[in-house]
Amino acid sequence: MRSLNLLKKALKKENLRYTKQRQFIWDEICNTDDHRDAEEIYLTLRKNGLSASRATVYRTIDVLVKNNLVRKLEIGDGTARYENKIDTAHHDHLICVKCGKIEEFMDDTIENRQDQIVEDLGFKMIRHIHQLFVLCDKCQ
Amino acid sequence: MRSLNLLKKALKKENLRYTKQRQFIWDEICNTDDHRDAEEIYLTLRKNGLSASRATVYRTIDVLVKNNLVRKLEIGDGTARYENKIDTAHHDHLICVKCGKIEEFMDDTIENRQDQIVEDLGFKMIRHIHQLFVLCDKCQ
DNA sequence: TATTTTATGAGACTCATTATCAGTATTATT
DNA sequence: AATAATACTGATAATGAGTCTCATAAAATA
Repeated sequence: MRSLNLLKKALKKENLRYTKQRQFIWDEICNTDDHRDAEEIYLTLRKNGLSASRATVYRTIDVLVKNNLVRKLEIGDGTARYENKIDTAHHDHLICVKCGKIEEFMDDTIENRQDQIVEDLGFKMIRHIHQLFVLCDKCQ
Repeated sequence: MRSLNLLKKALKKENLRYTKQRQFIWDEICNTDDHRDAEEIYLTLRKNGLSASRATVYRTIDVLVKNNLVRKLEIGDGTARYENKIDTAHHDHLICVKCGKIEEFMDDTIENRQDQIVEDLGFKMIRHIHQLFVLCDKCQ
């Protein structure tokens, strides 16, 4: 199973132990393509009888984010969302300011221009955030 | 003085009173082109003997942001920064992940593509965030 | 000036996230 | 396998940016 190997590899790389809590959390994040916050992930685990403490959820997510298995998404409402990055190409986000729905977009022209801007300044790109806050079709 | 009129106009529009605290805060934000957080603005006022409480700083900034006099910038470190929007054209930000320096960029091609993406989906753009996290020239 | 309305400031409060630390599980060593 | 060493977990305390409350102060209105 792909995701299991990825988790074990990341833990090994970080000199961390493989535990069932960490597996539960990773599985739960892989289970959907949603953009959920730590509390939602914590409550879902709990509901399914696979509990891990809130602290462990946060700690594990940190490791997953650091190792590129999970993407952290901050849309400015004070709560971070997380989505798994397995088999998903890079993308940015459209967020409906009314219903909160989050969609994804990706545009090569934008990506290229971004890279060019950074290069022209003699900087080195580390990562980027690009969020379009919109009224979606259903909310207009 | 341009900024004074703008403040009074915004307050009038919002049915709010013109007070010296609000003037102090607005002046302080106009004084620099920095990207400062509320605490820095509060402490600077205090140091200059023009005190306004933290609560008033936050409340006033909200009004200024709502009325397009100030731009709120969230770079994901849990603290919002503010910059005045007077006489400054729209721009997005480059943030050095090492030294924290914030620079500005603007690219018409990117702006146009963004608009197109939103339009193609039948959405309506409200605002956007575009941040390039980099290692700046001095930090490499 | 008297009255009504709104703003201010001090500090309590919120809430997501992080830190602490005793107890437990895992891994390494004998 | 037993033991020692180390890392992990969970409960809860702490943190910190931002918001709320409410008594007092300032501004608008009569």
